[in-house]
Amino acid sequence: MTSDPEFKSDFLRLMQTRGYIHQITHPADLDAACLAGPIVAYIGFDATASSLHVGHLFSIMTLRRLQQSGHKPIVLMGGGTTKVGDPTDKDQQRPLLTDAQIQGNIDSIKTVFQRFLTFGDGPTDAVMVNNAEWLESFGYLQFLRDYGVHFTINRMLSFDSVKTRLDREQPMTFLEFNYMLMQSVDFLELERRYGCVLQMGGSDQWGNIVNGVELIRRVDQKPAFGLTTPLLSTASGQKMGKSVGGAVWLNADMRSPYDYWQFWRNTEDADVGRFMRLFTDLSLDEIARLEALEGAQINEAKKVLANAATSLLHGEEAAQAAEAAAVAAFEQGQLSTDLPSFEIPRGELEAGVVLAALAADAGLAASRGEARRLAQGGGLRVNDQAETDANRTLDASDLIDGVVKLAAGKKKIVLVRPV
RNA sequence: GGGGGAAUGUCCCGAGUGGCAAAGGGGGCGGACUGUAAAUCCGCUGGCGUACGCCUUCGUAGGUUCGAGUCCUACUUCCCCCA
Repeated sequence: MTSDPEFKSDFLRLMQTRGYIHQITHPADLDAACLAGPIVAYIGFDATASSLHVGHLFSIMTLRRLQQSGHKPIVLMGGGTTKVGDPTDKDQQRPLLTDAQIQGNIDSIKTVFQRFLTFGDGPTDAVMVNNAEWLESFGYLQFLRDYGVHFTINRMLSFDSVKTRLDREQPMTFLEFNYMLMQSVDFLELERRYGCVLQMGGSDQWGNIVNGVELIRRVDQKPAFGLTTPLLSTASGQKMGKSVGGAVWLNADMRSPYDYWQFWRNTEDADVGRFMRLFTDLSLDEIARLEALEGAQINEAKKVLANAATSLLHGEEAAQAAEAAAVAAFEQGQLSTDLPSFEIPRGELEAGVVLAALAADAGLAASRGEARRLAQGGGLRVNDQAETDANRTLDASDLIDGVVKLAAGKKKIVLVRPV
């Protein structure tokens, strides 16, 4: 929408050249504000799961770019709003989470941000805030009188998040209908507490963000801006975030650095350059050189991408270990101790384990039945030998160098280790 | 307030004469081909069991029937028409 190429501020220039911008509410004014000095901007994250996934990485990187250009990022954890549930992009009401679940999720999510942002008390240091701080203390009447007056139902009904739900003939509760009010109040609250002037988010958040911008301009007569990032999908049109092995979680205990590295390594050719611009700090010159590679050579670029992206999240050491494991497994056909492993009591293995059960337990299949089907289709391998009979039992005689190598397909590999 | 329609495999869309674990897509997973890519082709896609099999599924709750996604009743939500 905004393709204004004449940005003068470092921040918007950086955002534009690396492909982060979809829409901006008042581009020229925002540009001027960024030029005038450090601004404060925020993105909200809901605490519906115990880890963020690759889809959120887009937003996290946006905050990183903000800080890199000398501005102050706020990470807003939706401790309060999660209790309501964002109806955007959902055709059904989400199950309501308990306080304890929400707090647990927040604690777990927190750790990831520290890898991408520098937190502290300095003028451009990042801060993390929980909107439960203010949302929980509102009385119903007070909330309605202070903020309800500034929203018309007519307007609210016209927003996509509401419209799609109605179009799909799905119920939308009053609770969810209030979500956009709460998000607007968040922005206002951050403006008052931290002088925050910009809210960013995915393009699906446009409606919610615009509401907040208007609320601030109306109530406090202060400038406020919104910026959205494009919807992230792969070049072949698929929604990004899922891959071999399910959702790409950012927390290491839910998705190993090895798997994370693999996720980036498996990027489609056409996406390599774009992803490097978005998800790594590689220089634009370097990226231009790498994405120009053709044919099989582009695999080198994919490795650079995987290393850079994994380094950001899990550290350089983990990235190198993942690469080494991958090179050993794929290019040399060797085992590496860095491959994901699954531990099994030694006695159990010596007594004999049914392959289907082991494959399911080790996470290669969702159930024994699935493991059987996988085997029948020729996708299950034991020590690199395709095994069509998932009912056979494995025992100590299957150990090679102390482990059994199980693989589902070419990319999901687990070393079964007796302990 | 009255009348008519709709809800299906817990990822999505969507067929379904009373015998159905339920057509067909999409998506996902696996195989072949390749470069750990894309495109294409093939297979699989509720759980448990080695297996004849057992269990759980068609908005919710009851009922009729040897047997119900399919018929009846009530309820929930949505759409359309009349007031």
